[in-house]
Amino acid sequence: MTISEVSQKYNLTQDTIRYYEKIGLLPKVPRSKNGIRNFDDEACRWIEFIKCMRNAGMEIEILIKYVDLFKQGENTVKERRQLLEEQKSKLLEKQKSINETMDRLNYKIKLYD
Amino acid sequence: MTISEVSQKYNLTQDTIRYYEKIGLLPKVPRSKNGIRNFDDEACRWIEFIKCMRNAGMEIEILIKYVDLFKQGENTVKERRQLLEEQKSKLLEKQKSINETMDRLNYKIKLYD
DNA sequence: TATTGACTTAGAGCAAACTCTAGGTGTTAT
DNA sequence: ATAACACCTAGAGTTTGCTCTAAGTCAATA
Repeated sequence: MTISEVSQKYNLTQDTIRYYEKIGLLPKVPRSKNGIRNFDDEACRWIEFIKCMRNAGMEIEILIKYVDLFKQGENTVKERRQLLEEQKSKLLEKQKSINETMDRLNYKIKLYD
Repeated sequence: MTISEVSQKYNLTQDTIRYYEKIGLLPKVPRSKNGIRNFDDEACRWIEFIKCMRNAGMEIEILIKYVDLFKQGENTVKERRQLLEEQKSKLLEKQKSINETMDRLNYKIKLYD
């Protein structure tokens, strides 16, 4: 797949995708001989994963670290698992914040009726 | 209450509190004769409200608009209500995103076991 | 009385995450 | 063959939301 196809499929700009690769968030997108990116299934799965994590507000720096550990191979499995656990508890915190805000919003909206 | 007390109570820096007032996020903090802020109950409730909304990721610009409508008085009640409804649906979206990411994280963590 | 400390302001600086610009290459359509 | 188009890069610019700096006022304390 070309970058424009991937861009449409995942609703990310081409600039964003190139940026993600440049900073090491996206590992090894294969290229055709003339240097043009040719996204295979693995590259697409990475994009989907990153998009999902970013949608939940996970920091790019953390994701870069995860990708980095992944690149280092099997001996980083434990570290990767821990990273994900940490992010999970951050997400739980975020959920809590949002729930509080939800309650408050619902209360306020009720008052306006 | 002085700004340092409010800062401690709500765990916001003094700079942030002053910034919020400067940009119109925080309405009318009363001042003593020499110009020093003297937070009353209403100012504190605003701070708490803003902090709660910001914790959930609500944009400052939106909150400024809300405060602005509030300042304009009772004839903006309908508009304020609508603004809150809009933010509520944004929060619902965010909850959905986070839930998706949660599922994915849990799945991945399970794989690492 | 002098200095310490809490407050004030305007405005500059900073970090994160893009987003845009300029200039270049390579393939395809007329 | 020349123009159009999709791609490429490096690097500058933008937005959001603070955070810091410099310079000043005022009250209290050594």
